[in-house]
Amino acid sequence: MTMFTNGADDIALGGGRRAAPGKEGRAPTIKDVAKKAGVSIATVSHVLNKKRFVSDPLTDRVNEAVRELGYYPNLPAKNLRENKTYTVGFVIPSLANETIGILAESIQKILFRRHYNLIICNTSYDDRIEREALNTLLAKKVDAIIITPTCRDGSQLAEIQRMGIPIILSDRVIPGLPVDTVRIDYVKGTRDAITHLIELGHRQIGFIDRKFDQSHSLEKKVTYKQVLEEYGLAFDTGNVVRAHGFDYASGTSAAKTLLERNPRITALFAFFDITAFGAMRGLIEMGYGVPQDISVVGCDGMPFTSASIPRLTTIWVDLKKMAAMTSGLLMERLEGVGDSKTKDLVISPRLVIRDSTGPCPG
Amino acid sequence: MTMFTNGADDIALGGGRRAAPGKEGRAPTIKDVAKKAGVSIATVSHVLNKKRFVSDPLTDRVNEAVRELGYYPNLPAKNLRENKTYTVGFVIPSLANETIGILAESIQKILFRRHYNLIICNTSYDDRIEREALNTLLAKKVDAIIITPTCRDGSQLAEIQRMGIPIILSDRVIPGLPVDTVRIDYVKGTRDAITHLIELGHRQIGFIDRKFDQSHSLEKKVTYKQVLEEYGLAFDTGNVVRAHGFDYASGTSAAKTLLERNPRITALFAFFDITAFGAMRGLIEMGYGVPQDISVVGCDGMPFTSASIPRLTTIWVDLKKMAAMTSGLLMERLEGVGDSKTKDLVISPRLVIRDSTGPCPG
DNA sequence: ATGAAAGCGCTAACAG
DNA sequence: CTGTTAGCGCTTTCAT
Repeated sequence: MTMFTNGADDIALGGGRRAAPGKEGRAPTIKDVAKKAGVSIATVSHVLNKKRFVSDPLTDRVNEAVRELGYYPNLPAKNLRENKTYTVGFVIPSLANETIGILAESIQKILFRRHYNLIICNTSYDDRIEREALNTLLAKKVDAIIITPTCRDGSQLAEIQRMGIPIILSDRVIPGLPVDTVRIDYVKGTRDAITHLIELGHRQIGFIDRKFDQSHSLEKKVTYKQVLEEYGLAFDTGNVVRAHGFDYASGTSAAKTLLERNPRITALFAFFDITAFGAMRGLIEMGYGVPQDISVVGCDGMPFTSASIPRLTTIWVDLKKMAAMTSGLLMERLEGVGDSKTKDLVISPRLVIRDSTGPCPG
Repeated sequence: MTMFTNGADDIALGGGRRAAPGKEGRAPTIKDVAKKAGVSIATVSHVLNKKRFVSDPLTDRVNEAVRELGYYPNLPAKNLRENKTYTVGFVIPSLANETIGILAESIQKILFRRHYNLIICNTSYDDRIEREALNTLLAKKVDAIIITPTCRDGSQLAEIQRMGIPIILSDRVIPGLPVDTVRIDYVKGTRDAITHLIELGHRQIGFIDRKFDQSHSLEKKVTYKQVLEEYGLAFDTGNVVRAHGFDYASGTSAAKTLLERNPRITALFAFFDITAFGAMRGLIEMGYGVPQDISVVGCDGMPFTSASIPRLTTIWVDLKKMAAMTSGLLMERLEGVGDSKTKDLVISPRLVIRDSTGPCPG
């Protein structure tokens, strides 16, 4: 464990001091320090990294020179030499939502303490951009990658993995791809939610599906159907509609479509909190009351679900915990501790019942 | 303009191919390519970067070798040599909110097209962490920094600027610090909002202030007071309260405090949409109707303001435009075009009147 | 206990 | 037109 890795806490700029007086502008290098202290660059390196013993007098002279010059190491150079960048790539569809923001922030904060930085890439749900982002990260020599992939074919990810770069799939599973995963148990979540609605007396339950299938949305849809059937209720494809996006408006129009198609619907399940909020708005605009006429359940547990009017019943996920698990697994891979078997970490979400669900009317 | 800078579009991994057969695991280097193609490394470099003419036969052999080895350049090495990292630091208090998420995403996407990457650091509104983050970014040799600072004293930022690293202040101003800024005209925004409330007949207008002062919140408070006085209304410090945080709950308790203190209040202005949402919830819980009894105005224009119930009247900011301006200014600084005078770019927000504000009752 | 020197992978003079 | 070579700033043998 070197001290002077990418250590945020180890670096201190000479407050207010200017760079080496000799060469204006240029940041001081280890060479400048060596010259000023009258020692070799090897010695400077060793006092900074504490990798071998250096006598007190020399140590003092080096530290003095470092202070006077306001020297701090050039990490890219160091990293080139050590073949490690202390940088990890974080690839996601979009940062424009509280949930992913919280996850990203939490992971960043944990990794920062371990001297790692995060390069974030948004793919906008676009395979091509995702591919480019991964190529760039590879070329930047990131030490690892965390990804919520959009692609359904895992060949590029497998390739990266084969190159020896740790990859963690976040909130997504790619069938047949043996790669570390941190995911949410949506089967449990959806089961709890649909059961909750059925026990409230609802029989016609609408399902707002994702624009296009992916592991997690498929899990939700299959479970929805299964729970329905377990209760002897018919699965009606007319009660399922795909939102055409990931924003509020898509939820609004999806809800309207669903209720125009089948006005007997008394409850709605949305794959995403944002979609659920949009759906509530659609219902209100149609003159329905939530939850008096129609109940709504979302998924994710965005902070706003506890402040909205009405507060949203949702499948809540502990994002801080998810971030901790992801970072923990990542550190294991990065430091090479722990066994090397592919890990599949799953988080159990919790149905939080609030004001948007109520008994079936009539 | 080199082609093979950090060019996402220029890099292609040899789909499915493994690394150099000779040295298992190790990624192929320019040397491997040179050997395989039977040319010098300079030639390889030149066909990749198109910096000098290379004959067709050699070009073909190089490209062939690149394909066969699945070679792509080691950017850190390249960057060390060129003294440029194609990386910019993005320092913010928190990523856990739709607004900043949208801004971050938009900036990232624009910069990515120009082959730059973003390292994001969250400071949690903590001066010390912010300082550490900046030191790390400096050591990582980022080409520039975009920051929404928490610190009120600009000495470290001034120091960085003096080192020749472009800095852009986002949504904040530090008095006396001559540094590029992209900010929002909160004076206009607040003026529009308070005027709107007064013209609706409101006379007792509560103001939910930020936990601690900063350029933008000060602007809002001062303008609030000023508009009040312009209309001959008394500024009452009892109608101002500081939220104790940046989440929904802080808004809720702030609203309750305000109304317990002065039940004659019929309108509320919150410095932040999130706070406004929290406040609405507080009012509902106290039995008030929004906007029948009390009107609420927020600030930021989070997407959710157009989907919430009731939809929130807010001071809306065009974040995409803000991202474009920020990235544009950044690119100017990075490429050294445009004049070098310190720029102060300001965005004019727009009051969007929706359902959370209405005429003063009674 | 310390220094000299060889690279990490790449670009850019400098030579032909 | 192409190759040789000297670094970028740093760590780490290998000597002494």
